[in-house]
Amino acid sequence: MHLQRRLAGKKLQRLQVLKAAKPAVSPARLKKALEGRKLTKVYREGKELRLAFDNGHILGLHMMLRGKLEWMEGEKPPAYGLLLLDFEGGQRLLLQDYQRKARIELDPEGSEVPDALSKAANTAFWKKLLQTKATIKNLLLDQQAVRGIGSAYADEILYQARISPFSVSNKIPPDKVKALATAVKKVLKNAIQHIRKAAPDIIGGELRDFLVVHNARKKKSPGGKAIKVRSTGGRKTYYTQEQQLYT
DNA sequence: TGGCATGTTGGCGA
DNA sequence: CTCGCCAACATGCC
Repeated sequence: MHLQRRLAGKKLQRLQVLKAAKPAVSPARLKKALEGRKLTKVYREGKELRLAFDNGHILGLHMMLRGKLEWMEGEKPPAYGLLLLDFEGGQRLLLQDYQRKARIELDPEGSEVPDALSKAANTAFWKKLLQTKATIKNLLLDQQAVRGIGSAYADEILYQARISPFSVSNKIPPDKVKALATAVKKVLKNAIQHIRKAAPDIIGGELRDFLVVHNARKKKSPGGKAIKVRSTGGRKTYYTQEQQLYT
């Protein structure tokens, strides 16, 4: 990861909680725990970005819907700046979010819920997880069930596995559950690979042009079928008739 | 122009 | 109890 390459081994010289932040942790506690410490590792946990420091403390950042990281330029932080981290070498990492919803945590609790790309999320795990009446897309989005999958990737995964997003989880046959388990890894790994190649320096913002069904501009799936859209739970679901509905 | 967007939470109703 | 749906957040993008 790019942040890891740029920042690992560097000392955090200054931490500023900015005006727009609604901190769950007091700025004083954050400063005390992290200022002057060396950043050892940057990694992802579910939908959180984690920065680990050499004294064992971990800074957890959740971007929510619109949070964004960028390299700070100029002197004055923007109106929606939440957190500014000054590293040795002059690199200034800025977290901003106009919705002010991005979360800043100190030493986030470990979770028993497996990340979608973890070893624990194997076919047996998915078979057990799908023993519920919840519709499959809602289940994929449930961070208490499995971590790291959002609306767009849920649509991509279900297309890849040829399962309708409106299928009842416990009606999906075993061979299809296996296909789902495979699709989860494939879609997420492909996305990481694609983004790495297309935008190796990206630290914020998003890249979605490669999504094959969850894309308002696309009319047809790779199989040439019309992409249908349905609003559900305040969000849009993109799917095609190539996906089998189990009810 | 305006519809739409990698998310979470809590409350309500079926 | 389980599940689905809704609003709130209020800017940037094509």
